Amino acid sequence: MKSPAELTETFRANGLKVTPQRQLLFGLMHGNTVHPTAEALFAEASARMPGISLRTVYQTLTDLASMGELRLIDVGAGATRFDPNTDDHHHVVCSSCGEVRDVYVAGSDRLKVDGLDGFRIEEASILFSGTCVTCASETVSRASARG
Amino acid sequence: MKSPAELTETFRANGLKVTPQRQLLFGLMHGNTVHPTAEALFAEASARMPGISLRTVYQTLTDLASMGELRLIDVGAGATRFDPNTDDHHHVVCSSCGEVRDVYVAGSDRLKVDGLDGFRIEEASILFSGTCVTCASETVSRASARG
DNA sequence: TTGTCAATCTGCAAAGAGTGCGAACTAACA
DNA sequence: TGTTAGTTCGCACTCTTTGCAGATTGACAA
Ligand SMILES: [Mn+2]
Ligand SMILES: [Mn+2]
Ligand SMILES: [Zn+2]
Ligand SMILES: [Zn+2]
Repeated sequence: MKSPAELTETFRANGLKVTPQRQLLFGLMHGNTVHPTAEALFAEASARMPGISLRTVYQTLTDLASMGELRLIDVGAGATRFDPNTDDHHHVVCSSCGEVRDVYVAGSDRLKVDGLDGFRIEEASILFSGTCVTCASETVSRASARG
Repeated sequence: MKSPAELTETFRANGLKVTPQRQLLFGLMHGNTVHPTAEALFAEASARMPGISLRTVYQTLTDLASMGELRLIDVGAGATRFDPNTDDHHHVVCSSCGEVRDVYVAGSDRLKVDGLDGFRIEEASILFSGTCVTCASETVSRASARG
């Protein structure tokens, strides 16, 4: 995702207004690596700008996504995640706490794939799922506590 | 997924009853390759057994899933798909019509993956998306019709 | 065959995640 | 400072899935 300053230019150049709500969200998403949900972002935004609406958060997020500044990530659990990292990358999700992290994969061009005949493929995404280090250690300590 | 006859045994062995509704769903899912949604299955089931409830379809499907007889597939578009194919495989979804097909991938063990440190990985799923042959040709014919 | 009882079925309410809409508001530019 | 197209916000509503509870019925034993 571009910087808030660059986005300001881009928005104006496209006939879109740069409102305080949008500026706030530009700032909250820029460099954000946690892959937040709209609700999570709404909570952060509300702390800084009481009264901002969830509707506006969704609006701005989907606007940014349709401009290619944001990727929508579906980790198959509840809400969509928003990702300002537009590099070619994949994700791993903790099935316990929902944490999402970036995963970079090389060599996917050498995979032997069977079943795509007839399809014009536009995208391939790999989703790893498992247990993050925090959740793993919590499980361990609970087990010890029980004896 | 096991055959309807085998499932009948398994269910009884686990203290679960074998009702007409369940038998019908066993039959509808066995060997089913279309990755139907609960609603789609409900429609098929209703044709053969008027009065069956959507609630029961969901119930039976999630029961089968928790027994490992069915896989739940999330193609990131609306409803969950149910898959009786428990082989190690992946999927491709048509972004136009929603069709889902099986994809077999070999060589994934040789991928160079960066970013999984600290995670205990339990699963990795690859989702391809693109346009199926039917939707591609429809686009072509519409384009020709327009000149 | 009949009785018993836990498991099941169904309908309906409700939750979670978004989206459509329109009245009130405001950034951008003249 | 005025004009106006673009925004914001609240609310109703859709869609998918789950919770609940009363009515029903398989499964097993007598
Ligand atoms: Mn990412
Ligand atoms: Mn499949
Ligand atoms: Zn975790
Ligand atoms: Zn298609």
